[in-house]
Amino acid sequence: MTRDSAIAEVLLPLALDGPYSYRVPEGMALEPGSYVIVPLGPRQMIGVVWALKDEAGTDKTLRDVGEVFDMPPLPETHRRFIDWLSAYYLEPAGNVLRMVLRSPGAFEGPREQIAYRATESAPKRMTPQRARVLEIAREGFAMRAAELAEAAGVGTSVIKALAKDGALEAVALPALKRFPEPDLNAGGFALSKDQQAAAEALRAVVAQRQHKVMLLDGVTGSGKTEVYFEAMAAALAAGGQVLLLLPEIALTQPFLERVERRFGCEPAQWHSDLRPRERERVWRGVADGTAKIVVGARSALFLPWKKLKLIVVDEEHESAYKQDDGVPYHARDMAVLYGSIGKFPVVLSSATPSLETLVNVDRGRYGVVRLTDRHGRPELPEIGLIDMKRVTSEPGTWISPPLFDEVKTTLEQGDQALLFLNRRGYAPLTLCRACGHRLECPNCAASLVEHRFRRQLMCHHCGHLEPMPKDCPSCHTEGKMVPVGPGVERLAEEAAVRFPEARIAILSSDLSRGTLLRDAIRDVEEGQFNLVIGTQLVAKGHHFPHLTLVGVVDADLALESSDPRGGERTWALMAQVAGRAGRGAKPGRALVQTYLPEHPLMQALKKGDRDSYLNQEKAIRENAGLPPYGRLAAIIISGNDAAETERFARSLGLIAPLVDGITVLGPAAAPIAMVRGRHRFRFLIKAAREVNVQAFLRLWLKDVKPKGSLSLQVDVDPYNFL
DNA sequence: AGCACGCCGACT
DNA sequence: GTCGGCGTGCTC
Repeated sequence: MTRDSAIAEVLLPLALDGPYSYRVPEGMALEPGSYVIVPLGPRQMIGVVWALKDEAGTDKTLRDVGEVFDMPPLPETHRRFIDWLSAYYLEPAGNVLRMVLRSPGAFEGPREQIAYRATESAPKRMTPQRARVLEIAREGFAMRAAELAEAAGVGTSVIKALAKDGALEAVALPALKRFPEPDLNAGGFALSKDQQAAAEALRAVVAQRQHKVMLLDGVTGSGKTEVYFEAMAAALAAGGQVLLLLPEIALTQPFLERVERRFGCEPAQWHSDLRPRERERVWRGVADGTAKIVVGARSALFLPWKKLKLIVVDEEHESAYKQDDGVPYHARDMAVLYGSIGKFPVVLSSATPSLETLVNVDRGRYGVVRLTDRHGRPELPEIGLIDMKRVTSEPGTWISPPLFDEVKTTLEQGDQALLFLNRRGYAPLTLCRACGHRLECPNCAASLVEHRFRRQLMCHHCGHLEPMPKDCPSCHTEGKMVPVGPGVERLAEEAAVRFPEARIAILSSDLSRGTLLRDAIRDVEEGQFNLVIGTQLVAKGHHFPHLTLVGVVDADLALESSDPRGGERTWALMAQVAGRAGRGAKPGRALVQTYLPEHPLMQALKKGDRDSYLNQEKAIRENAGLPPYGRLAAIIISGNDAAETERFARSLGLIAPLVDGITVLGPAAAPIAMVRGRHRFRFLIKAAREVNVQAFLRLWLKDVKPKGSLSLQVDVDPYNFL
């Protein structure tokens, strides 16, 4: 009786437990990986065929698959990657698939597309909505109506009306530009002997066509980039695609130009603020294999790779590779996972490798290639410590006399100096001197940070803004609010007074909007400023050729927190910041202000002795059973009501299974006890390395259903594990 | 993620 | 008396 039809298990980009079953209509050719449209309740959805099976005594009447897309199916490797990632992070596979399908337009078919661009003529009437649309239309290329409407935050009717008025004109979009074929011999750089040997080692690994992780370990300026370019060339020569992962902040035009010089064509790039049309082009190019080189931020891992043969993770130690919202994955770890599933090598590159990676090298799981500075300089510039307990500074100043003298001398010699302070704003804390009241964010358990240039108080956790009050919100005494501690703005204020001749630039993420930051960096490079005051972001890869002195204003910030990764973070940051000095012809030096000069990390910095610091750090972690010597997971319980949230967390604690080799700590108030008005409690799960934490978590949480405003999030391998 | 259904406050 | 707020539950 029943027709011999097949059933398609379709994974949908939703937080569902698994794929849904649909009937395959007669004559429809499907294979695993096919992109399809299926009905779901009242609407149509794009999904991916996860499996096909014969009709087996199904009791339910199934709905039909609607349509198949005419594009290369999602390869098996990529589907297995999604399944693995989903299992590892205890995240519904559909949520992972959603990250793959995040390219509006990729499924809209090849029919001719209409786009709109601005004309010279103004519309008859101008409204705020219309103005926004026109502003966006003027600044770039033609966009489809839906994209333009989305970008301007208006409906498509506004676009239609503007077109009718003649303020927008319709043009047919040209076909997507094809990706050029890289020229592997376009721009060979002259490699040093060291680099040649390293490149040869990586090429040999690529030639094996097997999974293997290689650490490329070399200080800033040792030419790691040119070396991994050669590994990329080898993978491309073998007919594969290559992915070069960068922390988002490092994905800059100058970097892309280096890639272009080596391979003779602009690489495809992938990051969060790509234009929709370019996003579609890259997505399709990766799917059909024509995009050979992709330089991308972490989400590029999820592009539907056709024949990926190499991933390079640059700056592998960067904490920015850990995604914190949505699916909390670590891109470096997932790159390694992808390589093991796809059986291809992964290159991790860093001047300050993470402890995880170094321990994997020790264990023999990862290979390593080391590079030394080609100029024959020591690993780090000379680093001097300033013992802040022994110097006397004026109250309210942060530049100690020894640092002041050095900066003064440097500026007088016509060189540039950098003062590094990893704190945005004017002051991290504001107190009332009359009653001791501390200005806090109403939504988060955190101090409000004064931003004097913007004349506002800001919460660095939720973005909350409020004006600076004249009198104390608690005791209403006027004129007693005092800033406590320095931020870069306050440091700049001090510098302006004490170095009246200096041309000062402040570089912080507060001016990262648009071109402002890029212009500022260029101006520094060209020497228009001679004293740079900056946060974290000056540490990242910018070359300031005239910079010869780096002053670290407060090296103890991360060390003082109880997070065991504080040491690692401090080391990486200090090495990077110090590395900014002396990139040009003149040697550079760094001066580090610290209250903990006898701390092993500070001593190791002073001696430029990375290994002694690392050995000590490894010992601490091993004794504590912390990663990479043990496994860690966190469960965050959050809710609108503190008492209710805590009650739920405690009841969850009571049903934690008892398992050998696993310790459950908590619940305790999370490191930031309230964020965006939600109270947070946290469990930490510590496990031995050979224990399956995921199985434990699944067992524990299988019947747990947070009700109401309560929610539960699992974070496997949390980054901050205080 | 949508989009329904479902019970309690301010309006023509 | 209704419109509508968003809590919760389902979609093969």
